[in-house]
Amino acid sequence: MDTREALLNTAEQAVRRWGYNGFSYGDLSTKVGIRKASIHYHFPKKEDLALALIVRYRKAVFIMLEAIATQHKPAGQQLTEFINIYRQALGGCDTLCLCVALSSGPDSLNKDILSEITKFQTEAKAWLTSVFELGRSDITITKVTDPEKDAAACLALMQGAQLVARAGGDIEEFETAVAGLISRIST
Amino acid sequence: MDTREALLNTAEQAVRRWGYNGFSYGDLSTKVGIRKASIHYHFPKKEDLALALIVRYRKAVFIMLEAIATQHKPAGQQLTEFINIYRQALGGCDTLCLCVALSSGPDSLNKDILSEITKFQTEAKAWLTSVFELGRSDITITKVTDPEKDAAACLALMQGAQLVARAGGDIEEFETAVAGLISRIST
DNA sequence: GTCTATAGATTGATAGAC
DNA sequence: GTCTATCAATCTATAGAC
Repeated sequence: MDTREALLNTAEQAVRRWGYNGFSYGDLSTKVGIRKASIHYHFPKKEDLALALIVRYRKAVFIMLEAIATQHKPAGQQLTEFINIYRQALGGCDTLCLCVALSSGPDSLNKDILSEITKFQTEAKAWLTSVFELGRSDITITKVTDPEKDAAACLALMQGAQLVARAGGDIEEFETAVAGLISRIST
Repeated sequence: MDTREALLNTAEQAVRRWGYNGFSYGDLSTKVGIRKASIHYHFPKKEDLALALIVRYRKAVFIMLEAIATQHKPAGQQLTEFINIYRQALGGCDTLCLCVALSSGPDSLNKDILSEITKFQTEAKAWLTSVFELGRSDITITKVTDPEKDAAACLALMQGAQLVARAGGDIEEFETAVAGLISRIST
């Protein structure tokens, strides 16, 4: 397997469980089966690894969102699939969206990583805004007045619902929190 | 001043900025003006400090919520004040609700701290449920169908809005995310 | 209650051989 | 690309004097 890829995969799981400070080159070393020092060949500094992580994550998510958008399904269905992404990202309530996991202590992160997080959120809101606009015209999402605000609220709701469910260790808390949004989707 | 109190105050600010792993006894030592080892007299282990922190925080918040509730204002006004608590907790976009700050990497926290976070969220949702119930009858909050779900969504929204605003470094992102909720409050 | 001194572990990172 | 060896820094925590 590609070592670099394996490092990224292992690191991503760790960050999404324990945050940026919750994994070390020592951990990666054990789990990937490579010496600690060798990791520095692929990622000279830990921040390089974190940056590669968030860039890869952002691109992967937006490939999914692009795929959803280009199928030209009803807006309600697109929103459902968006919620599914966040639901699945929760795993067994032990992983967060990478973006949420890194958002917690941004002061300790460098400028590049922070701007990647911002970029992720900006793109997500733009995508959601289109969905809510469509939902208003194709009438598959109810109570849409300001798509931009709906988009911002939706993204915040997903992130918060993940946090709450994760802390409580119960995915039902995620479901309860998003139930109101889901009820606005008309089939 | 009371040393213990000073330690808690300083630690709380640090945790809300950088998370649980984002502060050390060394930091506290410098900022409070006491030697590192002396902190162990007040809080033998770091987890003892964290536990004291979240307990104190939870109690303080619920004294505020109790105060709001007992004034028997319209539900819409009570909800406004709830939102204000989270808005103010954001500070200049560099502090989170202690609960949000600690929720990010719960696997690294012990059982007691986790259960305090859960308790905080349970109490917050109970308080909010009452407010939405009242809002449905006194008609100061619109579109209330299931107060319990509204409460869960509201709490998640607050936490997520803090995260997004914090990452973006712009309090306007908080405002945009909560605008929809605020618009449901009828004056 | 606070101090000095120190232990013991872990961390991110580097140099240089292969 | 991966290894061994090592470094300097930082961290939580403890022992014992005052």
